[in-house]
This record gives sequence, structure tokens and C-alpha cells, in this order.
Amino acid sequence: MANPSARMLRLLSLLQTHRYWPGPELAERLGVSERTLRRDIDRLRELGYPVSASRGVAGGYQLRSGAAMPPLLLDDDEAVAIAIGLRTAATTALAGIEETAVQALTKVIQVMPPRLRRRVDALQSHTVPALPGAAGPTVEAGVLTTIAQACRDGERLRFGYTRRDGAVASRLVEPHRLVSLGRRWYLVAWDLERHDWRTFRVDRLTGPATTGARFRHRELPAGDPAAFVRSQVAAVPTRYQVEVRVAAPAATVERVVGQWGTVEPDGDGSSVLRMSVDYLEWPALVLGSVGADFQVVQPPELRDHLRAVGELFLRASDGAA
Amino acid sequence: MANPSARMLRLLSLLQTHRYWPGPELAERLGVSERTLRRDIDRLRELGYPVSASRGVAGGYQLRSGAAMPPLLLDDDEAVAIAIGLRTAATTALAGIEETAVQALTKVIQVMPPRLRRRVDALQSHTVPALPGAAGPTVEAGVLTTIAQACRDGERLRFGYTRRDGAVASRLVEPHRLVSLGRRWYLVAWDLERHDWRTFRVDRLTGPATTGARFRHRELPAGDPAAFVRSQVAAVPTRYQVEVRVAAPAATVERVVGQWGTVEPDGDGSSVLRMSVDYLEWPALVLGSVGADFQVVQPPELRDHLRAVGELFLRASDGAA
DNA sequence: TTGCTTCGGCCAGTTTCTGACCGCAATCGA
DNA sequence: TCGATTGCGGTCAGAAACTGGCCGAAGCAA
Repeated sequence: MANPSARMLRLLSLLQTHRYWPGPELAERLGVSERTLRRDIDRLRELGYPVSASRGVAGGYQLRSGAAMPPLLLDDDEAVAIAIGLRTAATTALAGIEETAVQALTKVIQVMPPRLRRRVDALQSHTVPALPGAAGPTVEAGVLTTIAQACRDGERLRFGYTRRDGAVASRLVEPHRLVSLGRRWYLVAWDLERHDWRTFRVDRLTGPATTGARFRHRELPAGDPAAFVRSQVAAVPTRYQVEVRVAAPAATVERVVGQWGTVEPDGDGSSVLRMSVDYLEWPALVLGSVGADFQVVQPPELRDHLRAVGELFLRASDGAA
Repeated sequence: MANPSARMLRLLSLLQTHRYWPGPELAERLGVSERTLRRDIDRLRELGYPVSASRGVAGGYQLRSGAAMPPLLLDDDEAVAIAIGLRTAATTALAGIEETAVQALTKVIQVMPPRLRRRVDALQSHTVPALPGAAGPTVEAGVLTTIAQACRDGERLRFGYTRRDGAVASRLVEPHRLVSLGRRWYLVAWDLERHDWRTFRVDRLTGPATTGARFRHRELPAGDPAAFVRSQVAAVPTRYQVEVRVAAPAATVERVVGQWGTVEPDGDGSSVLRMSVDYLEWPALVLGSVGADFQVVQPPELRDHLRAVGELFLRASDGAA
């Protein structure tokens, strides 16, 4: 191991697999003397990576957590796991970190050897679409990362876009930002053919590809891209505002519904559940899981849906009795 | 930027944010001459990182994907996103990468500054338990990483364990391996008090903490830990083998059920769905989402459950009509 | 106490690193 | 076709670093 640069990286990598490393072994693996190893350790410390050492019979070196993220040195499997994790985090709107997840995913995918990328795709392909049914149109992670990369690097983007009426048209844009709103992804971009700012729903967008041409980011007049998307989308809100009175304590309901809705106690051991959804299957799932009696306050469509499912279930359970 | 080691890391980091970097700017950021920058780029290439460069008026450097994973240099937000992604990947049994996900998560958490770890915890705490209801007991990610780290580093572990009968006892073990089986996590460990190999269900395990004492891994007589767990658990199989005939094409059913069960076409546009579950809520969710008529072949308990839910739904939809 | 392990100063020889200067080649736009 | 821009790599000399070997000190556990 000639260069110290490469050696330091390798040392960092060894330390990240963590188990206490005895000095002599590290030195041997790196192909240097123990004295030099000590100096390397020192160098790491000077760079801010806290390497702790313990003396005595079972001593050794160990990388602890410090003030900044050290460079992560991953093996193939770990890299694949991270990519998969980020893909799900980015596409399931988990906790408000979707945009960062896409950003990180772009970075990982970018530098990932093609063979690993193929493994990620293969694993993802036979996986669950996050939640059964009711999830609405899904976004392919590959599409997201392509767009994110084009945004970041300022590369023009061409893609097919399905309009409301179902017609597909080709678009050429200067991508600006990806915005995650609710359970949907939007692309804010300067449309080169219409000479105006537009928002595109990513799930309606197919085959995005960079043209190779690079551009300098224009300033979005609206300022905040998220606000821009909200203003554009405000005209088309979620379809149903669901409100249900459930004969179960708020805590019980909350455990099931998680963040997909809000739950308020309603006295007398019951609670009020509110959700804002596009698909009625979703509140039905939740209510079925809670298993307590309830009353639908609104919308009436939910009542119809519940009746349909209820009859379906009764038919099934009676029919073959 | 004195050391070349540190500079190379920084250069890699800059290149990972990707957008084409013009040479002079990179040189300036690194505080070196352009000649030295070129040499650094060369060094990176010699280390196997493929840095592409383009000449001409809009030229610059760019890190492409190569044969091996380069060290990932993440900013705070990205690190948090990765941790969150891995936590969900590890605890939702997505695609057979759970064990690797925990391994990677351990590595990330290990070197993560405490302030970021707190952010991860905060974000995770107000997040959804992956799937509503029916998910059974969940495992805290922090518990998993503590155990994984103890396994990897060979540190003794003490924890509280809830037995079948509900009694809690303290255990002291030499942790060997974490195994993910179905939707559950198991710890294979040498029980220091019983002097024998045991498997522990991680969801029944509380407050794991390393004692600080380290040990040398014993050899598991059974050989493969996963096989060992399977043999131990085989006595307690999943409770219900569900089989349902659905009046919908296999493809439709499969889209909903994903990998949580198997679907076979059954001629005539219908299909047979098989699932192996502990909780009947789960097939009910799936069947409700499919929305097609179906017949329950087995088990009879599923019929009862469906009848109960069906009546519940009908009560709700009639009652307030 | 004894044995094991990390720690860090010192030294001298070697190697690497750096910036400056040079001409060259590729690319793009006019 | 021409010119501007940008990356490429050779050479040189001085400065800086890196390295291995040696040593005694100090912390830790049995």
C-alpha cells in the first residue's frame, strides 16, 4: 500500500467493520510497520475521526462516533441494502425526508457499480408496493433518481408526459426541483417549448432521459418550489375528507392509523378519526384493523364503500359455510 | 489543505455532489494549484475511481460509476435519510435483505454523530409502523442495532426476556448472530447461565446492553444459524394456513398481495391465494383491497373473522344512513 | 507483580509532493 | 475554418512528508 491516501481510506474501512482491531494486525493488513500505523491513527484523529484505543491484554483500536460523518466505506451488500432502503423511504412518503432520501439515493446510485445497480433493480422488482392496494399510482425509483440527477447537475431533460385527458406528449424542460407533496412527487421545471414554469406529476411521466445539454439554473419567480407546487396543485385537492367516530380509545386507533390521519379523543372511550384520502379502500383498511364499532360522519361515499365490502365479506363467509 | 489524504477525501466528496466541476474551481476549493489538482485526479483514477473529464468550453470533472463502491461522503441530512431508510428496510422484512440492512445500519449508526442519531430517533418516533394493524409485535431498530453490534464485535450482552408465560427474566449471553425469519427477528446466542445455545425472539427482548466484556466466538454446533433458528422455531409454526379462491385474475391479486402470499391462476379468470399468517386481519385487508368476490377454502376461523368485519361494516354503514 | 498493549519522541534516509512553466489535444461556437 | 476554452502531461528543483527502527513510558487485566 504505497500512498498514504489509499492506506488511510483502507484503514478507515477496516475500522468501520469495527470489532476491536489489535494494532499488529492492522499494521500487517495495511502492509506497514506498527509505528506507521500509529501515525496513521494519529492522522485520522487529526482529521476529526475519533479513534479510541484501549491498552492491555484485550486492547485495540476502534472508530467511535464523532462530530461529523466520516466517509462510509461499504461493501457490495451494504450498498445494495442502502439503495433499497432509500428507494422505499423516497417512494412511501414516510416521514418528511423523501426529498433528502432521493438526493442521497441519487448520490449512491451515481457511484454504484452497474452490477450492484442491477441487483438493486432485481430486488426491487419483486417487492411489495409498500402498502396493499389503495396506494394509487406509484413512482419508479429509477425515474426519480434520473430526474433528481438532472436537477442537480443542470442537465436538460426529455420525457413523455400523460395529460389529464390521457394523451401522451413529449416534453423538453430544464428541470429545477423535485417536490414531494403528500404521497405524490412533482417536478418543477422550465418548459423549453412553452417558455414557462410548469409542474409535472412524476407518476405521469415516462422515460425521462437527459439530453446531454447543460444549462444554468434560472430563478424561479415564485421563490420556494414547494410553495409553487402547492399553489399549482391547490386547485385539485384530495377527493375525500373522511371523518369517523370510533368506539375505541384514541390511543388504540392511533396505533393503527399512524400518521395517515389524525385521531382525537371524544370522551367516553371513543375517538374521532380524520383522514384525507383519494381512495376509500384506505380508511376501510384502517377501520377493519381497529375492529371496533364506528359511525361514518362523512363522506357518504365511504358508507357505500363499506357496505359493498361488508356484503362482499358476508357473501364469502356465508356462501361456503 | 495540507495532507494529500484529507484533500483526496474532500475532492471525492466534492465530486460526489456531482454537477460538472470545472478544474479551476476545484483547485481553488482545495487550495492547491491546478497542476496539483490534475495530479489528485490522476491519483483517484489510479485508486480505481473513474473520474471522467470533458474538455472544451463547458468541460469539467465528474465522478462516474466504476468497479467498486467509493467511500460515500454524506452530509448530515443524507446520513439521516439513509439511517431511516435502513431502519424501515430492516424492520419491515421487505425483500430478503433485512440482515444486510441491519449490518449496514449498525455501521452507519456506529459512526454517526450523536446529534444525528437523535434526529433519526425523533423522526422514527412519529412515523408509521409500516403497515396498519395486523403487523404483530414490532422490533425497535435501536434494539436491533445494539444486538447486531454486540454480535459483530463479540461483546457480551445482558437483556430482559419475556417468556411465553409472561414472566420476565434477565439473561446474560454471548450473542452470535441475528436471523430474520419471515416477519420476525431472532437472536442466536450462547446462554452463559444455562451453558447452551438458545434462540431469542428479539421482539420479546428488552433493554439490551453490552456488559463491556468481550469474548471469542464459539462455533455453533448446528452450523448455519438460520437453519438452527428454523429448527428451533419449526415447533411453533404460523398459526393459519390461508387458502382463498378469488374471482379475479392472478395478476390483479398479485399486485395487491405482493410477496406476502402466493397466487396461482385457477382458470376462468379466477385465482387461488395462499398465505401463511398469524393474524387474520392481514388476509382480510388483502381481500378487501382486491374487492372481488371470493370463497374461503380454509381456515374456518377466517370465515368467522370476515363475518365479524362484514357485520361491523354493515352496522356502520346502515346505522348512520 | 507480571505480561500485554498502546503511546509518542527521536533520528536519518528516502520518497513524495508541490508549484511553475511549457507545448499539446480535444471540444465548442462563431 | 478559426479561435477560445479547457483538460493533459512532461520536466525541474526545492520543500515537505513519510517511513522504519529504536527506545522508554504508561495503562490495563489477571
